[in-house]
Amino acid sequence: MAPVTTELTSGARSATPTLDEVAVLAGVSRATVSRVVNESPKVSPEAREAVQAAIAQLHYVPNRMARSLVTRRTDTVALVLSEPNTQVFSDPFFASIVHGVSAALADTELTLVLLTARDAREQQKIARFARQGHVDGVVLMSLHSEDLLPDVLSGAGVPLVLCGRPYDGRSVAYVDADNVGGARVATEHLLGLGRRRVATLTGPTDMIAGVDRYLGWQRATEDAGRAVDPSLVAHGDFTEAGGEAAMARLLAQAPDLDAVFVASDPMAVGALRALRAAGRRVPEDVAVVGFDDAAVATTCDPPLTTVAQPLDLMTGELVELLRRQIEGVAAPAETRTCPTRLVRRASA
Amino acid sequence: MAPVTTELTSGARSATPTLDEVAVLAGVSRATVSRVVNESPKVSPEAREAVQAAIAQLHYVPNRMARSLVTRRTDTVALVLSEPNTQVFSDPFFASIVHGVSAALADTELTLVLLTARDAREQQKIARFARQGHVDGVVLMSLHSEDLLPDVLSGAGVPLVLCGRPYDGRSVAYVDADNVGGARVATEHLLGLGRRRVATLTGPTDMIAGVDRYLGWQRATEDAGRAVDPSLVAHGDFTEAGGEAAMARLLAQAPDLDAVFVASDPMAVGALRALRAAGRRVPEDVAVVGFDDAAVATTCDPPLTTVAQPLDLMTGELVELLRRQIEGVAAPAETRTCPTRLVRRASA
DNA sequence: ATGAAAGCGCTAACAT
DNA sequence: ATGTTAGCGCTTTCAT
Repeated sequence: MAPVTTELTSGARSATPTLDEVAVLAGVSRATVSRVVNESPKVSPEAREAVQAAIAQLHYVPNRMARSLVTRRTDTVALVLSEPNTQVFSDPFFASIVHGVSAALADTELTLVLLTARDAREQQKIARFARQGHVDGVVLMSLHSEDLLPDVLSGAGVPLVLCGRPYDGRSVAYVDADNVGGARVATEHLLGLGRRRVATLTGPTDMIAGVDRYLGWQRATEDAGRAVDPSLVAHGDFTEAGGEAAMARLLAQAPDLDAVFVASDPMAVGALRALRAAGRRVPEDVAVVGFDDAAVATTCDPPLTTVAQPLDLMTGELVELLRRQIEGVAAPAETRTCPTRLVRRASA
Repeated sequence: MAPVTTELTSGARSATPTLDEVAVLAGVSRATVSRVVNESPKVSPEAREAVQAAIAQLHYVPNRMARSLVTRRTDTVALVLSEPNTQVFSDPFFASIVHGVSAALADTELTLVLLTARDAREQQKIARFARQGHVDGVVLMSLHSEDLLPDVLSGAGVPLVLCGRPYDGRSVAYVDADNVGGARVATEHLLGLGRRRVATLTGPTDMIAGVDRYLGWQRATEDAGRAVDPSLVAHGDFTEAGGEAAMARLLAQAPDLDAVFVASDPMAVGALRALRAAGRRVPEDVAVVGFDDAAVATTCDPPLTTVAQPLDLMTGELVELLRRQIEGVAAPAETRTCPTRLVRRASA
């Protein structure tokens, strides 16, 4: 409202100077100013200097809307978190991803914006936001299977990379940790320790990470010639409290278990507590391996043996794939599955 | 790259249809389509219907860059977190603010984007982003005193509201909890319990919330005619571990303390641990009141008496003040100090 | 109620 | 190396 009418007579400055004003002050044409701003080499030193002086004097800042309108780029990418649960925000894994993506983007001309979609309405808003050309691309953390955003976005032709393999087998670019492999290695490690009854404490079945980690345990178990005993499995929700409860159930189901692969480290911390409450020693009676989502491995007692995810690698790949898509040089639906590794600590 | 050349002959559709294409299909002028899109009442029902059909058929989505270029609005506001410490992201207080602001914006046409500035470079990037007109306004959480972003942004004329009172007395719109008042009430409560030696465990001195909460304790102490004994004060860093350590120091300094006001609830949880370790009973030996930043009051033992902040009110005011500034109808540097209240639980 | 026309500030051929 | 010109897709007077 209240438009500030500024007379552009000689010497007068508008609040938001334009290319033309810079051009006039520098005594060159708009095109030359544009070239200077965009660091074109085809500008004489004198012209460049005059323009830069004028820019400084006028506090000129290019209008990105105008630029985007013609270049078709915004130099902005979005990291969208599609998750109804509010407190995911304080999830350290999420925080790490944000940090990593943000760091990977720091040296580039790209700006990262964070968008959250807690319900269908916010998802629509974000879809519009992206489709209307506000961002060049999207990194999507969509954790649950029923999410529509991946479809909407990829359907609208918005460059898109998922963080985490999509639940269904849809054709879309994604980066994920090798959850199956990690769970398998963890289980094999436990078996290699000579443990006879290796249980698992899994994550929610509507999250692909939970499913994959269960799958890894299952395969390792089968490959070792052991039966996949349902009483060796209990479901948690990736939280510490959930892990504690699930561990208690597991002990009730299979009192003779002597090892457990826990599909996330907050759950493992809870499991440790339940084990202690039940009078089991770790690792003497029960060996424990967790999956490092929240980096709490060293803060618990005993320190947790975990499967580590290469977060830097993952966020780097995320950005890499997205940039390729934005440039238009990506193969369709490129994917990366990043290797995990076992970090041994006192618990196993 | 690889521009998709689409022939716009009859029946052909471009990937991203424009107003004109809709107009042609609907048999009206661009202006009419624009009116329909912007819900102008001055359109005949027939025209409106024809246009809507064409929009649906073409999957038309307005180009916001083009629109912004003329309207000077983006319908986007940023919540920027200016904080070098990465893990602030997993701070529940921050998460609550994000959630509240986002909720307050959900019923509006405004979209919220989250920006983080960990160092001077990222701050510059954000300043550019805002100045170039990517957002209509900014809510800034700038926690430390040496931050330059408030100056840069307000200096550039970007509508700005701070979450948290600025450290210096600069003239800028802000919303804050009544930290001084809350700390005072907490301390008075402790004194009212008949406690003789009411200590405080403060936050960092470069955060205004820390300073204010100390001030509240100090004033309540003075008003009660007690001396402000330095041995009754220890500095923490708002974290649980910091609180535990500081509480231990406090007990060493003033073994006779019988109450403590802790300037943040994660610190209070740590303090509880230190007290237990020292063999003090809560609240029999030492009464404890915390300040609710992270909503952990009920998860500790005993449940924490806390000063509660009205988060919904605060985030609502934040959005309200920002909108007013964007509309241009705000008084300069409006501020809101939101009332806090004491919530009694078993610890005091 | 509708259309024609004039930009918003910028980039990108195309001239020179 | 520099200027001229023609838009990018949209909103918004101003006529009609």
